[in-house]
Amino acid sequence: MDPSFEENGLKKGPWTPEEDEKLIQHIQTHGFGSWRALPKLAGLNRCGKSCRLRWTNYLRPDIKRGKFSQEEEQTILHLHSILGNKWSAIATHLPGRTDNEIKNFWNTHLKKKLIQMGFDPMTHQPRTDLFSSLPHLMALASLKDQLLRHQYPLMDLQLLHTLLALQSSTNYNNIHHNGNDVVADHHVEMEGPTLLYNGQSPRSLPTSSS
DNA sequence: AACAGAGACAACCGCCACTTC
DNA sequence: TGAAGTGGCGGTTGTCTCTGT
Repeated sequence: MDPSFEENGLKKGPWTPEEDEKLIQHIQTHGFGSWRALPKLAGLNRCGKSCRLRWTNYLRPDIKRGKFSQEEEQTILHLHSILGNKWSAIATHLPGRTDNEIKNFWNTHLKKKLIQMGFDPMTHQPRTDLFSSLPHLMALASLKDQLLRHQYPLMDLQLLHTLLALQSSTNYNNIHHNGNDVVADHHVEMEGPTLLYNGQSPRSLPTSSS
């Protein structure tokens, strides 16, 4: 049994250019009717749901394709902090972008970025669990410790700048060794998402457009 | 050159809300 | 009033491409 066909004989999986052309032609000629009835009328061996999804997420003429701009990224972050995973609601504020596209962009880029910066991607608040940041903190503490012990008398200013930027991008503003322990004091002044939304790009982390 | 793993994104699935009868 | 049909939404999976070994 070909896995690209359902038990009822309808095709599933990636669309071919020929199928796309049939769908576009049908909609341009007849407009929208019942999605359920459309496949038969258009000569497509697909279910109506599959046709609707293909049109709304890919074939619609007003869809904007390509990378998300910095402005779009900021808009998504802002709206997500207010609306949560309401992708269709977020999409209404981004002309030409589909909810599916925004959802994918969030899951593959923005969520990871927030986590890397020490923010909880669901609440947009700084993460308070030390263990989630521990590897990052260990590395920072080790680097800072070595610098403070003057192992680099001709300290590279660029390196120092990077260290400070890294430290300030975490939730902890004072990372140091205390005997064998790593101590990280929480940065209590950092308020929620303002770091992200005040128009400044995150320090020390590359943006998606770079 | 071949393979494995990771990343990106298109597509599917299941559920829910709304409409119609 | 409730059952059936339909469309829309969000979560998840599948597939393709890229990159490193």
